[in-house]
Amino acid sequence: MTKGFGQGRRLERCDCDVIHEGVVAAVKERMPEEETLYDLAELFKIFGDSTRIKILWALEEAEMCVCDIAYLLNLTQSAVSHQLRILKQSNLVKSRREGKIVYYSLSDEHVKQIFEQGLSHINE
Amino acid sequence: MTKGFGQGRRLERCDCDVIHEGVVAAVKERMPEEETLYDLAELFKIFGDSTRIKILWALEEAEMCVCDIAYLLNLTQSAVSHQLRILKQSNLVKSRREGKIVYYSLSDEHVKQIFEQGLSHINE
DNA sequence: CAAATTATTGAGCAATTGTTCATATGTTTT
DNA sequence: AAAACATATGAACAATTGCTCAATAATTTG
Repeated sequence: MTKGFGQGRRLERCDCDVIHEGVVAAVKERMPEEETLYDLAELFKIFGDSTRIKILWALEEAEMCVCDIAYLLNLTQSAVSHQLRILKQSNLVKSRREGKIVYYSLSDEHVKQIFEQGLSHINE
Repeated sequence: MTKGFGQGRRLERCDCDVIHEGVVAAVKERMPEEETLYDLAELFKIFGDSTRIKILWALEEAEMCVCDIAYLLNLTQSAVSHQLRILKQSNLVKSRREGKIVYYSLSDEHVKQIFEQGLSHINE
């Protein structure tokens, strides 16, 4: 009952026999939409860079301008600006201008909780 | 009080004046260790790929063998195996062998919560 | 208006990454 | 022992990524 079912249902990509049809079918049923999982991966991709993590963590403490962040993290202002653009596009950060200076701050309260959960894993 | 302090404290990487010394100093005080943030980024890097997200999500539903996963997600067995190795190295997944077959399952209960938080952000 | 300051943007480059293909390993079956 | 099966692994390749450098934009100051 685990292998050799003769309906030609096998996909080309899977170069082995399906072992547990029932389990696979049940899991498939409960999987979220492809797009949802893709979006989730895209979000974590943003968190998957230590520069961006640092920026987000810093902005959790206080609103800062680009130059503050660059100084704090020992990065060029250009590098910070590039990363802030990415963070802004992901709605993780928002900005307001005051004269020459642009202040950035967090725009999402989930970030801290996600970080805490991540730390929980790291600390076993 | 915001600029022009004359102590030569500026780092070379930061190609502009520090604007808000007090804020930067306070934030610096409260920042976690460099290594902690690096590890956190490394963890999220793992989540930052839709194949791995799918595998983890699937394993949240049921223990499965490599071939099951490959079939479920329409991937080659090799691709799945490579990703499982990465997930195992990060202690996100564990395996047990039963004859020819290797069964994989989640080894961390934080994963689901991290995913839920991520989805909360996506759904604003 | 010109100079200075803060921030943004685009091109280019080295480094990293995910997949494929071929091969190897471990186990069971004949 | 040989064949078959499930999985693992290494090399190679295209694609992506994060930074630097140079140039540009936006604003204030002299």
